[in-house]
Amino acid sequence: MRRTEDDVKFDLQGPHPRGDVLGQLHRPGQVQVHLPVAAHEGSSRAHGTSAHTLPGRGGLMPQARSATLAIPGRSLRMAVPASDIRSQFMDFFVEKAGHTLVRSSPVVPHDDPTLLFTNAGMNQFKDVFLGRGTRPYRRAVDTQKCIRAGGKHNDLEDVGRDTYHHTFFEMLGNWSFGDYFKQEAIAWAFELLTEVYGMEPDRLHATYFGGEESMGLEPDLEARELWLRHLPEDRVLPFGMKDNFWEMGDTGPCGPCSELHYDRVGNREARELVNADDPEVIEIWNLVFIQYNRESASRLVGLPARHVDTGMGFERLVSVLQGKPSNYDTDLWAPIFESIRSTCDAPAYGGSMEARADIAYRVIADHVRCLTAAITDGADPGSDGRGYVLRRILRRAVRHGRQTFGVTRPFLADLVPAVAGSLGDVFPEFTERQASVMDTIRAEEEAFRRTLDRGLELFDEAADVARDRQDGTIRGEDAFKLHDTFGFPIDLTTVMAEERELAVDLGTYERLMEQARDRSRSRGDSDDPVLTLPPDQIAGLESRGIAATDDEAKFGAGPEAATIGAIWNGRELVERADPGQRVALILDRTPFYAEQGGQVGDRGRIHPVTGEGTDFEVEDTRRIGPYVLHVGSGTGAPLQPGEAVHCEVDGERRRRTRANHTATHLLNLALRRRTGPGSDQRGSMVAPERLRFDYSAKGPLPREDLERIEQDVRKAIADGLVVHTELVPLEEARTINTVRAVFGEQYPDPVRVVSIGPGIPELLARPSDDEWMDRSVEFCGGTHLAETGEAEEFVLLSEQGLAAGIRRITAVTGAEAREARQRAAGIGSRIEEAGRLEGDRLAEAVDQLGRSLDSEPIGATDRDRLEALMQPLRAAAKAARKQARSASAGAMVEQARGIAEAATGPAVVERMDGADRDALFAAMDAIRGRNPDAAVLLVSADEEAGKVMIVARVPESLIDRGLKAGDWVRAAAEACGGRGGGRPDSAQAGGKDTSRADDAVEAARSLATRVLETE
RNA sequence: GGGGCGUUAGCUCAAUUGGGAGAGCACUGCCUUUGCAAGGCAGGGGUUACCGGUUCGAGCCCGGUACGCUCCA
Repeated sequence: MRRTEDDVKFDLQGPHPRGDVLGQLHRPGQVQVHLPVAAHEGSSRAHGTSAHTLPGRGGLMPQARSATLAIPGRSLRMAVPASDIRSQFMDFFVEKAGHTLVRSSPVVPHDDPTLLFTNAGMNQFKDVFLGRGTRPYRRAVDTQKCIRAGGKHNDLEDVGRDTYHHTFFEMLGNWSFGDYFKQEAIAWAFELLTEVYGMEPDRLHATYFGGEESMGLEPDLEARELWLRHLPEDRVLPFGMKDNFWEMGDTGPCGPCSELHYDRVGNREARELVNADDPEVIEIWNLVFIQYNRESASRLVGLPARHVDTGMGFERLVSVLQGKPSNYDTDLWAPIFESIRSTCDAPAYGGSMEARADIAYRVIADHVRCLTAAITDGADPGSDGRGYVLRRILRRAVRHGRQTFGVTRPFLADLVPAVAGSLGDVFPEFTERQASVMDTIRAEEEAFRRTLDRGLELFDEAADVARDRQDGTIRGEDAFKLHDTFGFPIDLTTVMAEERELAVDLGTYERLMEQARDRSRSRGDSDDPVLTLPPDQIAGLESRGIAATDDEAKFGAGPEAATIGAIWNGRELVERADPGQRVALILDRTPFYAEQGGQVGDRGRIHPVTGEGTDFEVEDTRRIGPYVLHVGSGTGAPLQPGEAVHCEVDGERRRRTRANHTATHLLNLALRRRTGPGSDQRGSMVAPERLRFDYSAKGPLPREDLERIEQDVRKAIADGLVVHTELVPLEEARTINTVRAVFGEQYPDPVRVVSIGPGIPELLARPSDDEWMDRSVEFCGGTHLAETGEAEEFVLLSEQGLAAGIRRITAVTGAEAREARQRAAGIGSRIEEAGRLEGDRLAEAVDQLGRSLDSEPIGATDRDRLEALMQPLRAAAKAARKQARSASAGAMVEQARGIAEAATGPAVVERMDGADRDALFAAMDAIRGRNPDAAVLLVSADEEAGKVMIVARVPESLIDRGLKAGDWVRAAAEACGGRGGGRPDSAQAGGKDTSRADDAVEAARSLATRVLETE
């Protein structure tokens, strides 16, 4: 429906009746407005209060409401608040086209290790497009939180310099999973933009895929025809692979896409500017039509189930609809800018692309949004991976605040409430976790300040060096060290140098950076290739009709018959596995548990049902996509695909793993009892020999808590509670009030519920009963004991910090736990015995006990207790050692006095056995005190150690006469099989032959005599 | 995953080519001083992160481990 006849332009004077006009005037005193009457009429039927609206939003279609306020017969395009634009999108697809409103997935993709951050709307539906997962709906609409920083899509460097790059943004999308296709997608897109949002159709351009002969791809004429129903021929334009063909990867689902571009200027011929990087003609919506599966570089196959995947950048859409030249000029940013202004005491935002202050505004606002989103969803700034990306983002923001606005105290955290305020109604988690997000950001700002301070010292030194040199240039080596060791970005170094009117040797810096990159690249060894399966191989297996591995039998773990489907050697799929060759077997079904949810993969044996002598030893089991890889090697005859085999899981290993997994659940519950809801599980590792449990916490657990937690778990084991497992529909399972799902984790539906104690029907009958709060109920796909008593014993080995805010507990069960307690008891009685010793023997025993306590695995609470017992012993040992030393030194000094009395001549050389080095020096000082002008050399033989120690000092006057201490001790040492040296005034040496200690004395005397008499 | 740097007294940090582990602050005692961030003298406090190696001798050199910082992917 065209509606141009309704458009009227008029001057608007004075405040607008709604009072919340956000629009920017195109010309002073004039606002360009038009009213989509048709949209109003169309939507007034379709919209009403809806259960599908986003949390916190009630009414719908405020634009339609505002339209009724407009003067009849005139159109009015006013600045609609961003939140209305968002909900109009949702409502349109929910009401008009029966879509299900889906929540944004977390911005940290916990279930996709290949992805640093969620960077597109399709991420959460990837499994559907790959054919591995399903959803209970076929049409979906959402706004997805996205971060593009640090990964393949990296917009970090562009933020602030232009009007439209963001590290964090929202992507609006509507989705069809094997349901509607191009016709509906295109019609709705056009209708929404022009009739609901009221864009002028004259400003819209559509692109479609123009085909690619070399790839055997036809032009997407279907899309072209559909667009021609809405737009004239000169604004429906073909483009090539780069712009209009979408692929997920080298293989997999793909298809042509069709984009809508908007001309911000209007009333002109703009087709030449489409896809030409013109800031006035911009892509606003991308509609992807997934209709092929790419099996190889040259082979495309049509998909039976065709999907639609669309994405519209929300911030950009808002800028268009609010008539703003920049995304940052919209009401999405205004509250954040205001918060920056007041927090940093900054001048008002001016919107300039060049002014440093305005760039800083944009960078800080963007980055604090990104940090808030990422930290809310469970990421933390750190030193690798996505944590490192966040750290860099935070530092950039802090730096802009410091350099541009002169803010030296932590300030970023104080901006978080503004972000939560502007987005908290769409993403309630922003508000819920605001306090802890602020804590995290503030702590990281503090840490950065410390790093800066350390780096500043080095910078000052480097600047001094630069000034001393003629050219006033900071050396590239210094700039590199600042960057590499202190994390000073090069642009910071440059700015600081400029402030001091110095330059930086960037050439050398770049060269060193390149060398550093090479160094860290060259050593990179890849993962074990047999343990993983590249996506193209998965596609290859699927196209060959190899069925997904059925691993239902894994919970039974009994022996199973199966058939080999394929054999993977790390490079290619092969037709036989020779003895000794390390390969992965893919079976049609398996009792082996593949590594998942922190529980390690099974080991065991696989052998042919018929043939004897072939024994395939499984060393690890992994799940890659739909397949389970049994990695290992065989002896005897080769194995081939199609062969019938017998699978035997290593039962003892599995039994110990089950005990540790059940204990992990008990530990989780005990921890929550002790620390309250503040400690979220952040990961776990369950192996046969031990278990690890990571959780978020402010600080270390006090010893009493640790003891209490250990006791709780032991009690649960002693109680012999039954462990129940059952598949339950996800929605129903979530209602059980004790369930603590791992933060940000996506769960399958139905989900497997593991309950220790109460039966699952009992839980579901009264899901909100408070009694369950004190029971362990978790969503878990792992293997468990039938009854907690089988774990036998439980010992907490350690509790330690892993990263800021994250702590790790390690523990053991069964035999390992019993052994740990026995070891602790053993050390305990040794400590008791040591308490009765004295002197050297006490010191010796304390040393040994200290080493035992450090190295032997014993329980954390036992360790604490034993350390406390050790404390007085350590003190006693130290005192004994010290007393022995000073007694020895005292005796030596006594003896030395006698020597000093008897000394004649300029050089004193004596033997004093039984002295350690300190005593020897004390003796020497005693002699020198009486004879200040004499040179002294002392020899001490230690029969026990088989060593001779020689020390000497020579006064200035005798050095002048040619007696150098270094030469002197060397002569003495060589006489008893050793070497030595030192300064002319002071030297030490040692010999190895104690029986020749007297020879050393002789040698020293004769050298002294010779040197001093030849004068 | 790989590289660089670091770890010394309770705290902040020194320690020339490998040659007797230090300073300031804090602590204890005494003296001086009527008071507040005062002064003087004396003293206590160290497994130089841990394990191993080289050496006559290691805080320092080499290898490994732990922890922290940092860069690259």
